[in-house]
Amino acid sequence: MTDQDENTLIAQRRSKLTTLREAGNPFPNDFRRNAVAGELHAEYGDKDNEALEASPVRVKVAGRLMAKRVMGKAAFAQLQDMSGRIQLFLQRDSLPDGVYQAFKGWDVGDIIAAEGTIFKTRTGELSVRAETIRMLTKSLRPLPEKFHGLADQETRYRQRYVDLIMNEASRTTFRMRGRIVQFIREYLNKQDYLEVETPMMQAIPGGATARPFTTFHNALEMDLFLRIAPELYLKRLVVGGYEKVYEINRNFRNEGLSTRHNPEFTMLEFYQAYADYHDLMDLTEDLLRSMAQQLLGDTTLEYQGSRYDFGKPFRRMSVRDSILHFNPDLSAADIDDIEKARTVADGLKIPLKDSYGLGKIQIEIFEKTVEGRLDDPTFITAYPTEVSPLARRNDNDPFVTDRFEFFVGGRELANGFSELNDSEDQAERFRQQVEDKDAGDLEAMHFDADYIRALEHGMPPTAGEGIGIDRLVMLFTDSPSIRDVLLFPHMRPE
RNA sequence: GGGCCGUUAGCUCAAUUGGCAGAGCAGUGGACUCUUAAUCCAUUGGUUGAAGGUUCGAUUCCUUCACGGCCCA
Repeated sequence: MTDQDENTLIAQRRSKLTTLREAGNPFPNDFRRNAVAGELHAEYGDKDNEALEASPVRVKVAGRLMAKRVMGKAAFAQLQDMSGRIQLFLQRDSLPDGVYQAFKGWDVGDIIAAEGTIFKTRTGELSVRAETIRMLTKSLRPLPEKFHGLADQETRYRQRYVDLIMNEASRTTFRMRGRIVQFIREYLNKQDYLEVETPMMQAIPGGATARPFTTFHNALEMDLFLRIAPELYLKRLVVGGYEKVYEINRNFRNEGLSTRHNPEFTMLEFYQAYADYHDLMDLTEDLLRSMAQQLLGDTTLEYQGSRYDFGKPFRRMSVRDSILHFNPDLSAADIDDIEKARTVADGLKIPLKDSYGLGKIQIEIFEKTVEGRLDDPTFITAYPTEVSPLARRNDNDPFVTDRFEFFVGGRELANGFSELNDSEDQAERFRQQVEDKDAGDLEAMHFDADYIRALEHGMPPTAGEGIGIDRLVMLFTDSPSIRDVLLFPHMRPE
């Protein structure tokens, strides 16, 4: 912060602070409140003034001064705390000498405390008739204009504290984010899942195809990678005997920013032994349905003008079928043969590499022509083995895996599969990934020998899944950008 | 990375063909003992994102850059 954003408004407040300093410590921390606005409204909002005056209730409240309406010898003020707002009614002659005069010099934005009794004004607004008020923290910077609030997107992201002070919608979004995460924890804990934490700094970044951030450990003199996924560690825990585990934490991927991508994002990953991908689709469906019901009070939710129904069974369709469904001009023969599939991809102006096999080409066609059109909640299944190096092959068709991704509103929200627990197949898949990496694929996986060693001890048949928390929160809060659901989204320096 | 749009007072926004940079809120001073964006009177406040160019004169036109938004890859 430079001196350049100092201005006369700040200077005036600084000078007020100086005056406060001369009168004593202007940052006291000896006030203890015994009520918050939301509880007062909940408890006394229904009562009329006669009832309130008949048995006076004394309260101590504190918060940010958000509005000040002075009318001669009486004034109203709005106090905002974590639970909402409560009005204060101040009368010069009901306050200690000089206090009212001091109050008139306080600014919107100051943190103040008040003690008094609850009553209702003539217009019926629940208020505190203040008998004492105190300044707890002087605010030096003016808040945005009271009516329009803070509208500038950039400032809302860069100075989230101002956004949170000014915008109730923003406060609601992040409260909902907390409730969603809490709901997931309760849901999984109830089913005997164990919450665990696995390394965020990894010697071998694994569990996804993505470019990692690198860092350096001085004492060990070695490169480390911020994890792109916790997957391989969580499955080591399944080998170890924790048959139901989950982790909710940050992943880091060194790629571009968009309304759907932030370099660090939050992922739920969970693994369950003696289950397959069908079980997880069922679980996902139930989880989202009950989450919507409990947190939104409805199994239908609105996102950016469209309605999505989580109440009815989610559609399930294979990658191959979905391509044919959304491309009626294509026949099975067009996408089952690599040369023909290449021709189709060329026609769609999809850039292909020579190394791409049929599975990769199919996925490119899928992403280009299908993904964005999967509006209603849909599970897409049977992903090609070529693009699913950690997933179990389908027993009847080894070209594909027992894997699904979940889409709603054209966006991928989850990815799950029956886990590959054949260590020899896994080793072979890693070798293929290393070949791709050597051929220049920056996102291809490393060979993780310790993970193979773990599998060689035997991992029970298992299914696992990842759910993108940020995108889920976007959906549940009708937020158009991932930045709206990240308290401090990544921004270029000012 | 490409295209389009934006950046003006602390905030929200105006500014005619290129001709004195404005309003509301906030602030400051005053009036006012039930307000709700309180009201009324008066009033302060600007490196128009940055640098350069064209011009007698640039918020306005041109170039480059920075940051952001939306769309595309």
